[in-house]
Amino acid sequence: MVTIGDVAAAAGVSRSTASYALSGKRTISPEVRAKVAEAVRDLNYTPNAGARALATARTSVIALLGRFLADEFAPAMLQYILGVTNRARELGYDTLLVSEDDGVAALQRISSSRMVDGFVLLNVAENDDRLPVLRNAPQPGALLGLPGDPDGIDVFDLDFPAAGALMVETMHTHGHRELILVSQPLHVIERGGAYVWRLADSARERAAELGVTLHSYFGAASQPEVGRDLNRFLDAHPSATGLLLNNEAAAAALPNVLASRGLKCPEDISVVGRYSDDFARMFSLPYSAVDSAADELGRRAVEALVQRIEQRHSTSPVHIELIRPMIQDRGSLAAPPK
Amino acid sequence: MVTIGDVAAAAGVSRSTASYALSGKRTISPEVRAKVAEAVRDLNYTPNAGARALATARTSVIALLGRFLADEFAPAMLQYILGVTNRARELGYDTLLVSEDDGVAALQRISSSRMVDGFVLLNVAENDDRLPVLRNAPQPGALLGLPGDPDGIDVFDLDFPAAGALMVETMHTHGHRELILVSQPLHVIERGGAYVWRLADSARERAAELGVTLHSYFGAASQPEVGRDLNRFLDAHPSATGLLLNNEAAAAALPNVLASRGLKCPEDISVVGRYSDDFARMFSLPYSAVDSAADELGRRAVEALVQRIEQRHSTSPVHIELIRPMIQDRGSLAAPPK
DNA sequence: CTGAAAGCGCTTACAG
DNA sequence: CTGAAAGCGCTTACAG
Repeated sequence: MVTIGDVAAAAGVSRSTASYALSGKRTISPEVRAKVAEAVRDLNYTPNAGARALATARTSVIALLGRFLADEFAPAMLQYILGVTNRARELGYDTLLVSEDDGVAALQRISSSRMVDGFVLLNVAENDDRLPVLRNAPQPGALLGLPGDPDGIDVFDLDFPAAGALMVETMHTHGHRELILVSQPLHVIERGGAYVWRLADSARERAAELGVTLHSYFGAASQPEVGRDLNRFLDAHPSATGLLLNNEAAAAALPNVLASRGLKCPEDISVVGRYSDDFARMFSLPYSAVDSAADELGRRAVEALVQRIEQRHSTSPVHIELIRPMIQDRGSLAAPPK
Repeated sequence: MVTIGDVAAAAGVSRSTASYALSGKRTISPEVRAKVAEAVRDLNYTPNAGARALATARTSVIALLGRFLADEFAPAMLQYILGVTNRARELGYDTLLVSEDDGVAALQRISSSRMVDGFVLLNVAENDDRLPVLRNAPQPGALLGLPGDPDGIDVFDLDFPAAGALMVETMHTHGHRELILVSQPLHVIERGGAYVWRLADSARERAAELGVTLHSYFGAASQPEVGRDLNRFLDAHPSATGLLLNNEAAAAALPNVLASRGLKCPEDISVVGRYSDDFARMFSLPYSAVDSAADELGRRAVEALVQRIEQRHSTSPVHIELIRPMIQDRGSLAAPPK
């Protein structure tokens, strides 16, 4: 293994000079700098990460803590993951992906062993038990998902209440007066998925204001259950003309359900979903939807985190960024049938 | 920050004794061991990862190098990722997820900085330029995907030739004599996705042996292109009664295509795919398919890697494990229509 | 059964 | 503009 001592020897300078020549933290004569650079190239030197971490108390690694529950719809997570890892690398950081069930234990272990400089928490729950641990950790954090009490931590999320209102308004504008909302399963809420009820409550409220009837349901997170659920909801409300989906599995299952009922979209029924653009493209979902902006949220969380990491005693105020929802039009919205 | 020095002081022993008491690498009197354990608990001590890595030349971290290309079907990757991260953690390792475009540079950087103890390479290409770098690295590696020359590295993959043969045989057994195979896009092969032609070649060969007509095509990796492709293939071969899909996007798009053509599966056409079980469940794919065993392959790769990491001068022979394909029955196979 | 000391490979005050 | 030395927090031969 080639060390900075080898570089120094090859360049004919001291180790400290070699180190400074590399970091640029003090002025070095051009000749010395050139010699060191040459030695680095010749010997193919790369600093030892562990040694550097020990000396500087910085690792250039961030941790991404996910919650990948067996009964949830994990694939939507990939967009967040790639947004985080890609942006982190652009800013000079690597990403430790932590999928451990026990997020509290993982956070504690990784924080106190000083393996990383900061944390991004995915899939943050309303009452997330990782937050108290994060607040006490010496490293900063950023949240993907708005908890009940975000106090002191940067948060990035879609504005779910605004999304719910927007979905209802859009349907109303097209002339729909009776809608069905299919949310994610109840157990997602029970586990702290607050965005589910935030969207649903806001949709209900806006519907009331606009004089629109809204039937609100929870659907399963996978087939074949969710297909049965959709059929059940459609059976129960034959006069409903619009479907709002805050449930990726329902969106994936809907084409089959509509086909089996002989319904065409948007001629017979209008549909608007809430999922990421990439997700829609990859899974061939033909429905207009509020883009969940997973990639962008992931990138922004990393940017905020890195800023806090790099200005240590940062007194900069905490950010709560809720992205304004926008409907990506895929032609699934039209006037209701006569 | 609490160090082993603090623990030693609290327990009234030397730092080395505290260290040995923790590692168990030499016999310690019960009293001392109890005192150290108590101090660790009281002070909430966790070893500093950087310091430990420097002293032991081991990090307890593995790197997972993916290739997440914009025009490929990334979601299928998540199963591999979770298989790797979960199994790694069970074995005491954390996982650095590397999504960098330039895999060679990433491998070089991470290897020479000694950030990890080993590498798992995802999405390995026929002629993967990361392999020469990996062979020269001081850390061991394991591959998910069989390259043209796997020499010296453990490999884990589905047996794609066997999968192709099995798909054809199964159709033949049900009485089908004219089939359409839809593979992944040509650019996936050009980029080194050898499994695509391995499956296709083997399917063609087996079809010839059995006297079955096989029309072999490439389909796009996303909508709406892949939907158009499917329609084109079906138009071109109206007498074909079976569809083989080695293309996740095609599988996701097919339900709509069949519905729009008024075709029922399996009454009018039989379908068999190749994708992971979870994938099928989550995306509501109703087709029988060869399970790509992503989770299991990920887990096995980690096991092999950890074994090599932990028995340093391991002379154990290199493994090439090709998982035997199995068809998960979802009722999409039947006799052809009269 | 335990301790004092060296060493892992860096960075960075301290001195000149 | 440069060097010698201390120190980051561990582990592990070496000694007793």
